[in-house]
Amino acid sequence: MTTALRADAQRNLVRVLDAAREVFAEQGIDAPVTDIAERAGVGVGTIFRRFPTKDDLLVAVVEQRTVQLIDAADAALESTDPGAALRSFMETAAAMHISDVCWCEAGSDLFGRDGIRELIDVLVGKMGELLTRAQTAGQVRSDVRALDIPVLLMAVAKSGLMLEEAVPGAWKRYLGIILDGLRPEAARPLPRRPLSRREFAAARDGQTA
Amino acid sequence: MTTALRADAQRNLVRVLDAAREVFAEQGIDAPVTDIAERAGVGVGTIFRRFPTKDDLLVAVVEQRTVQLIDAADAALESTDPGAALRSFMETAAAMHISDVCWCEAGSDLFGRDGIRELIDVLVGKMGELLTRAQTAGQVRSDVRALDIPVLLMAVAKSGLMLEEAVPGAWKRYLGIILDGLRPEAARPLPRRPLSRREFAAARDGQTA
DNA sequence: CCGTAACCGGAGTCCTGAGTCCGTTTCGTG
DNA sequence: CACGAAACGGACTCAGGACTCCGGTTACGG
Repeated sequence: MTTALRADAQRNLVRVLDAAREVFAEQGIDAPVTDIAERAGVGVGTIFRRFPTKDDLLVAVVEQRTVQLIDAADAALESTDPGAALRSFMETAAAMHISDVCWCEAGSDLFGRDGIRELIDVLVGKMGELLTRAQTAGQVRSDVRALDIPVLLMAVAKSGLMLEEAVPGAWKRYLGIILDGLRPEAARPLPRRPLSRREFAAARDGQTA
Repeated sequence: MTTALRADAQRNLVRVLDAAREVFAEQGIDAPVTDIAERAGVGVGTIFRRFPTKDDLLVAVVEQRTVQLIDAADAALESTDPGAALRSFMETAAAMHISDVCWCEAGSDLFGRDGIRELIDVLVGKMGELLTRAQTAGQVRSDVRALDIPVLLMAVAKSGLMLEEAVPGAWKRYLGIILDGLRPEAARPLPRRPLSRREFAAARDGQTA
């Protein structure tokens, strides 16, 4: 069992991943594998040899994107202004969401996968840190929780995507409204208790409880 | 050219529409037509005779749902408390969105269709009336516009749907945050000018400008 | 009660897209 | 350079789902 890939195989692997990232980002999860093969300048056989299933390819791509989001959170954690840090992270993250149709279409089938599940948890942890700091600085209402952040980002992204082609950047307006909804002085208590860790995990993994 | 349907045909038409509404609401736009035929207790031929295309069936179903939303808006317009009217309409409308996967998956391919486009305009008009009243009463910030309401509802619905199976009703929490974002005293001006009528129409109809 | 036109059901067709297979080509080592 | 192993490509197979077609059935006017 050799672990080193032949030079051409290595080259093609990179090409395939790049092409998959682009095509899935543009066309979404239902993009046909042949499109990816074509963009990579490769036969479909080459793709399926490395990724036995289209789904495996999707997992690889989504993993990459999750890591990018984690990096963005880390970058925001460098900031010394906690309120601005959270806001700028959410803007960056939303932009990343919007530029990746596939990410916005992903559900428990992907987010619950073995390699990804753990990355999501790391990401949510960083979001929680950003949030807590902003709350401690009195910049954000205290009744929101870390688990609310990914949901709100998805809300901006999924609705923003409907407009994006016709009105690029429109999502920033709606992120603005949501950020205003996170201000410290709440008009009235939120109508539902926060998501528990268990509930979030169930949604992420596609279970019913 | 007879306009009156035979009795059994009429009966089946109703069954088909009911089944389609249910199946599309549960499974979304990609539900196979055979599922609808089965639920209606009818052969697929019977469906395609009345609706030459699955798409035609979808249009009929989405039209119905749009009318229901218009009715909900009308009901809210009866209220004497403008702020509560807008809030309760948004809650009702969001619940209707959430209970209909197909509606949440619909895009310009459906919303831009001839019969539906006009209904959407009527609906947005009513939303505008609810909003204006709430703004006049000083209950809602003045820089939001009628066209923002459907977008925000879609934001709640699309993100809420991700959670709905595992955590029913979670969407209410996020609607709450958004409603707080609509309070009169804005923290900072919204980062993007409102959607123009032209921009909204382009997004609704799937054009690029 | 009969005749016929409208209607019904679902097996069959066609198409799209995932995943396989194998003859051909390329890499890299002796 | 030669040769075996690894990798390649894309025609092929297979499954699922939209839509068709026609032999059988049902409604309803006379």
